[in-house]
Formats: sequence, C-alpha cells, structure tokens
Amino acid sequence: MALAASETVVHPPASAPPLTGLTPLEAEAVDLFVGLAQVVGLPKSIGQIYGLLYISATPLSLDDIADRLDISKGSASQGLKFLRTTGAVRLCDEHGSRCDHYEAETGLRALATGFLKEQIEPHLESGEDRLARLKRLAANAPAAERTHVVQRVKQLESWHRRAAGLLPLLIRFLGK
Amino acid sequence: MALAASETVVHPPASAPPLTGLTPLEAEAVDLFVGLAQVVGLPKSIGQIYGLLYISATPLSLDDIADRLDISKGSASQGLKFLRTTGAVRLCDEHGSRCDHYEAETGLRALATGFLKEQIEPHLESGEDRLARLKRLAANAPAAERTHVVQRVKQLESWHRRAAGLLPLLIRFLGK
DNA sequence: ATCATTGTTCAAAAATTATTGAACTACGCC
DNA sequence: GGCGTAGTTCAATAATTTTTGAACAATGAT
Repeated sequence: MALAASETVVHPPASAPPLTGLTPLEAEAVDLFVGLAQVVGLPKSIGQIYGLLYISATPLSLDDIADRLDISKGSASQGLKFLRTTGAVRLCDEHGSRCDHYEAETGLRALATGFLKEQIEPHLESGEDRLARLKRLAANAPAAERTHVVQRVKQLESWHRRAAGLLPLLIRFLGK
Repeated sequence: MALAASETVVHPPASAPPLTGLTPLEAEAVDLFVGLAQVVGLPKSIGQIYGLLYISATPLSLDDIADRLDISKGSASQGLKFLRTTGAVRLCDEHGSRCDHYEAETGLRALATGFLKEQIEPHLESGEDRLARLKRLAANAPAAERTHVVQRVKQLESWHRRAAGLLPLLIRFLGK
C-alpha cells in the first residue's frame, strides 16, 4: 500500500498465451468446471485443473498448471493425482520435454465411469453390510414396531437394488 | 453440581422407546442416512433427521427429534426446513397435539425429484448462460486455437443436452 | 394480559475440509 | 559424487461449512 504518487499500472502484453494468469476464455472455462466440481462435491482446485486442461489446446505440465491457476504445487499434485486415478486426465507421451504433461480425457462415458466407480460404488458396497445389520436389528425389534421397521428395511433393500441397477444404465446412457 | 455422597446413577428403563438417545436399530438407520447424506453433499444433521423419521413408527415433533438426536433446536429447525422444501418430509395432521409432527416421505421417486429439482436443476439452468458466454469467447479466440476451443465448447453443449435429458429419465427409472 | 410452549433466525463458535509450503525422494545431467 | 529439476507427502494453516444457543416472533392457554 501507500503507492508513490506517480506510480502507474503496468498493463500485461495485449496478446499471446500468458505464462501466468488466464485468458478470459480460460477463466470462463475454469469457472464452469469449478461450479461442476462443487455440484459433485469435489474441491475447487480439482475443478480448476480439469477446466484448464479441458480448454487448453496443448498438454500442460504440473508447473504450468500451478502457475497459471496460481495454486500451490502441492494442490496441483494432489488434484492431478485424483484426476489421474479417476481417469479424467491422461499423461500424454511428451516427445521433447523432460517433465510430464497432461491432457483432459473428454469422453463423457469415461468421465462418468471413473467418477461413479470411485465415488459411488464404494458406498453401494458398504451399504450391503449396513443393510444386513439393519435387517437383523429390525427382526428383533419390539413386536409393536416390528412390522413397520421390517417393512422399511425391505424398502431400503429395494432402493439399494435400484441404485445398483442404475449405475450401468447411467453409463450406457452417457456412453460413447 | 455437588451431588450428595449417597447419590446413585439412575439407569434408564431397560425397554420401551427412550425419550432420549436412540435404540440400536434407530442408531443404525440414522448412520445409514448420514452416510447417504455425505454422498450427496448434505450436512450430517439432515441425514440424521431423515434417518430417524424414516425408521420411526410414529410421527415426531421438532423437539422429539432434537432431543433424541442430541442436536440443537436450531439445527433441527433448519434441517426440517430443508427436508420440507425438498419434499423429503411431510407435516402430518396431528389430531391431539399442539405442535407439528413430521413423517418421512418414502417414495423414491418423490425423494429423487425433490433432490434433483432443488440441487441439480438450478445448475443446469445457470449452465446455459455460461455456455453462451463461453461460445462467444471461443469464437473470438486467436486463430491458432480457435478450431480447438470451438470444438470443446460444442462438446460441452452436447454434455449439457445429455445431462438435461438425463433428469427426466432418471426420475422415470426411479418412479413409483 | 401474562405466561408457557413452539418454532425461527442469525451471529458466533466449532467442526470439517481444502490449501499451502517446506521437507523429502527420485531421477537425469555434468 | 554433486547439483538442478520434477514431483510427492504431510503437518500446519486457512477457508469453508455446519452447528449452536440466545434473542425473538407467534400462538394458545389460563
């Protein structure tokens, strides 16, 4: 603060992809994916990274990403790890450079599959144990409530079946 | 404080629905819905409340809920408000009592519809504006990248259409 | 009209989750 | 070997979200 009176704002070069900061187009794309990330419960940084890679015409390195988005290398590394294991991002065979470069996987089916496999399926599986335990407890409930709770647990089982059946259907619908 | 020396701990009655604390069955049901809430990005208290109402054989009042789950009235009020506006919970016409009682809506279709309408649809709508802005920016991009970014934005539009088409399909699949 | 009961709101506190940055490993090059 | 670049990990910090609880409005009973 307390700028010298004569100080002037330095304007960035008018054209050419900046090494730091985002073009308006990139910023808009990043924003869109940040919003999407929020919707599916993922951290903002992951949305930023994927968004930048999605719109970028060329593969980007970890450092490119951290610099352009102004996030730490740590965040970039963690975010890319997640995106890699989830299949949303690919390491592309870099001809010239010494470091790894990434590009976005843009097939909706691949993205959805990765996300569902990683984030939803585990819950469906652990749900089975839960349901089994619930079923046992319901069977032992006091007589007055037994029919009611048994019915509810049956309904939960039906939900579970339907959810499990939904996953492959979803993937098919989004497919190729 | 400062209890008399001879005071003894009062054990809760061995049976009958406790006015405070949860039965093992209730605890298990609550847990299950807490997990579900996490999955869809809702606060724990909302999962707790819905879980308790789901398994309960009788409608419960706000105070019942706060007491049994050991959460504040504030949380219970906010949670119930959300569940009401989302259609996951119903005020049921209480014959005798002076206060409102709630019961869980258990139709999967109604639940899914409420959730999708409330949590997903708004994003799909704002997405349209976003896409329009992106499209304009892409059209003005430097020639070298233009075809690439225009293609990407087209792909985003196709994602958007598919997502929008998915919603009614989903509801139908879960229906009745 | 006063008091008790029910429920809401919202600022402050607590809990949770994401991000940072420094320490560290691994690798290639000189 | 020693040095520089890439990348990962993780404890500490920051940001965000949730929960609390006290103040308040509304309604009904006496």
